[in-house]
Amino acid sequence: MHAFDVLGDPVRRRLLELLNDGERSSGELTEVVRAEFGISQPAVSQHLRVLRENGFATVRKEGTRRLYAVDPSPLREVDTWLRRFAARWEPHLMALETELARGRRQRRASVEEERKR
Amino acid sequence: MHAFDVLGDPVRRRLLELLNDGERSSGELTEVVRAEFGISQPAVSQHLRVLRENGFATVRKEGTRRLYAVDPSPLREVDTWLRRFAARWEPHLMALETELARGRRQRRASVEEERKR
DNA sequence: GGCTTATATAACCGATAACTTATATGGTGG
DNA sequence: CCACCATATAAGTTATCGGTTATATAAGCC
Repeated sequence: MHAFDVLGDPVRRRLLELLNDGERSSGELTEVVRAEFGISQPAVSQHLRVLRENGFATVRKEGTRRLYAVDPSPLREVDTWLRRFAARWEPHLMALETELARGRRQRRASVEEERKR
Repeated sequence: MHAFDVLGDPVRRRLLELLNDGERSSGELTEVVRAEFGISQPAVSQHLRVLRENGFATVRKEGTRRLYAVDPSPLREVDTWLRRFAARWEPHLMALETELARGRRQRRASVEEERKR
């Protein structure tokens, strides 16, 4: 399943949003999502499985609970794909990059200056 | 249909990549995608329709051809959603912003300096 | 050990997405 | 006007996804 398919589902997007604030137990996540989407516990569990199996989330056992956390790797991939188009809504991005380069150059120069003394 | 659903399909993603290099006719797009995915002309046409109807592409008639182009708005939305997570794979982004601010400050200072002389 | 609680899995089902083939639309050139 | 392109739409089929209920697993507690 491709990353974009995983993100296609609103429940899964919501789960990721929740996890973005930090680790949550399956139970807590289920609670919230059940209230918002009116779906069953197994339904949520299955969505969590999809997130796990596609690398969007990691799990950690703590007693009887399972604590989920975001794994950003696939999101990064999606972002990488998207960036091809970024110039279309952020035409100043190129300017920003040259700006950054300039900053680095200047800093390097200062450090060099410091060393010489 | 949500933006992420639209991007869930590999053919549609490919079409957007092609359009990212500039306007293309339906025929040109069909040609490429047919070769790469082995699907029929109507299949491609239907994908183009999805892109149109969800605001990812605009069309312009030119004679008997239809020229497609990227409309970035929905891609921007997707990017906006993604950015919530960006700190997880670009922990330097915050640093980058302060960097930028510093750059601006310095440039302003230089201009000021110049003015004084 | 047996009961309870947290979570996952299994099995099934209905909706829908993404093809296919066949056909319509509509501009162009003889 | 007619035949021919380029493109879109229609209708039908199939696979898959996301839900349900029922059940398994496994830790914690008395």
